[in-house]
Amino acid sequence: MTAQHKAPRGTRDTLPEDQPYWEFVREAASRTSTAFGYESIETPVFEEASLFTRGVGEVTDIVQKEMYIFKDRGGLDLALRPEGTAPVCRAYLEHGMHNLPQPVRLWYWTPIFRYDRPQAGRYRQHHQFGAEAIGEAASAVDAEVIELLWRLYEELGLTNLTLQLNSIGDSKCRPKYLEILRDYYRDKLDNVCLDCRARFDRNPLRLLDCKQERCQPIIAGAPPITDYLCEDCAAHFSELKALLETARIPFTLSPRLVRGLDYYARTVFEVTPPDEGAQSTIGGGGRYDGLIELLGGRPTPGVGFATGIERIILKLQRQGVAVPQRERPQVYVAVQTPAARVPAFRLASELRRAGISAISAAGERSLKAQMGHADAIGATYVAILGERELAEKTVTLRQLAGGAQETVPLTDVVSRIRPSR
RNA sequence: GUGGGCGUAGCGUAGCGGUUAACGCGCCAGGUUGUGGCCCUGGAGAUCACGGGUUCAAAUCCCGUCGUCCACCCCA
Repeated sequence: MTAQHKAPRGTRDTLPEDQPYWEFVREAASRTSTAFGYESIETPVFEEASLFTRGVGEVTDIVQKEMYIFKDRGGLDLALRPEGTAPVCRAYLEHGMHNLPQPVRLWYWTPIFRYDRPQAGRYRQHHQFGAEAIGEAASAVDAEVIELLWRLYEELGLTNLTLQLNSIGDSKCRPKYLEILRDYYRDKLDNVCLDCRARFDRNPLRLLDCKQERCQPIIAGAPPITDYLCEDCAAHFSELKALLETARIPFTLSPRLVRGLDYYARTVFEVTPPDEGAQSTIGGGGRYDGLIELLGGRPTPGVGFATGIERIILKLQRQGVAVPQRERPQVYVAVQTPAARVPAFRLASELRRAGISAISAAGERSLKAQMGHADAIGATYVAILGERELAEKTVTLRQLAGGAQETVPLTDVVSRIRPSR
């Protein structure tokens, strides 16, 4: 019996045995967000494709080669969400959230789609938890979202993470820096990789991000952007660093950290685990002060992050973090005689009503097989209904773990399993 | 999108040119009279990823496709 269908490339099923990890992370994300005053938002899985081409940037990899785009039956150009920030900003505009107290603090947990080549920790459908604070430019909000992300990792028990921090300036100072960077590179293009030659024209900031061996010495000698920030950006950056120190969040300055999305301004950051591994970044974000305006709104600042759930779970598993066990039924109701079937079904039903999870035997299994089954599914108790019990209106309650068992009146079953409350 | 490794029952593996493809785990059943976990026995379950080729003969060799893993790219 070979399966005829498989989950599409780069997608996967989250099975019951995986769920404890998902629930653990989801619960921590929700709790941490709430602690920081963030409220949950959900946006559609697909959006107008132009939201991303415009918002994320035409020349980004996400837009150029990774978007799942399609026309619906009415001819609309749509895209499966390739990132979380642009949709939230769209919702902010669409619902007039500038009329709410600013900044508006939002968090989301959502599938993300990118047509990438899959690898461990890299999927075509993956999930991100993210938070956005829209409507306030102060560095305190940058510090706040970074602290939120960092607290989440702490809550989860992830260790040895590195927070990399940089400022890439704004529309005032970055163009000037890019000219300086180009000037620096101009006579070195012969010694640089092919990709970097393309970056020189298209997206010079990315030159700093190249991992090619041959480009490293050139990057090392490049002027760091942080030396060329305008006064406002420099002040914003140093305030942020001071606030992070106040919050005792350790960070590493990475003057070469740039990010793949066009909308970033000033603050950018990334969180990486100690592992080797290529796609090791587990979270990242930054400030996107121009984005709302780009999407047709009034100039509105914003800052946020996103973190990959699959990658978090991978780290949790690698670091051996214990998560709550998955829940098993408390009671398995077994029958010794066919006459007990209906009473067994009724007992299970009553237990559930009383808030005790229960399964009743189905099919024609022997009592012995039912016991084995109850054990295999991890039930805490087996409630046995046989001829004697039917006659006496009792049930034999057996605790699987120790094997202790007693016969109790049907009316006492609930209180026996859950003594008080 | 580029390069490389891998692809045998649900899972983990053995077999690497020659009769009905093996083992462990798991699943189902039995080991008499109402009871699990250990043990014993039996059973179900595999077009050996898919397609083509070489050969008297292919899971075993070759090619292609798909998937997966690793690196690049990019990112979460």
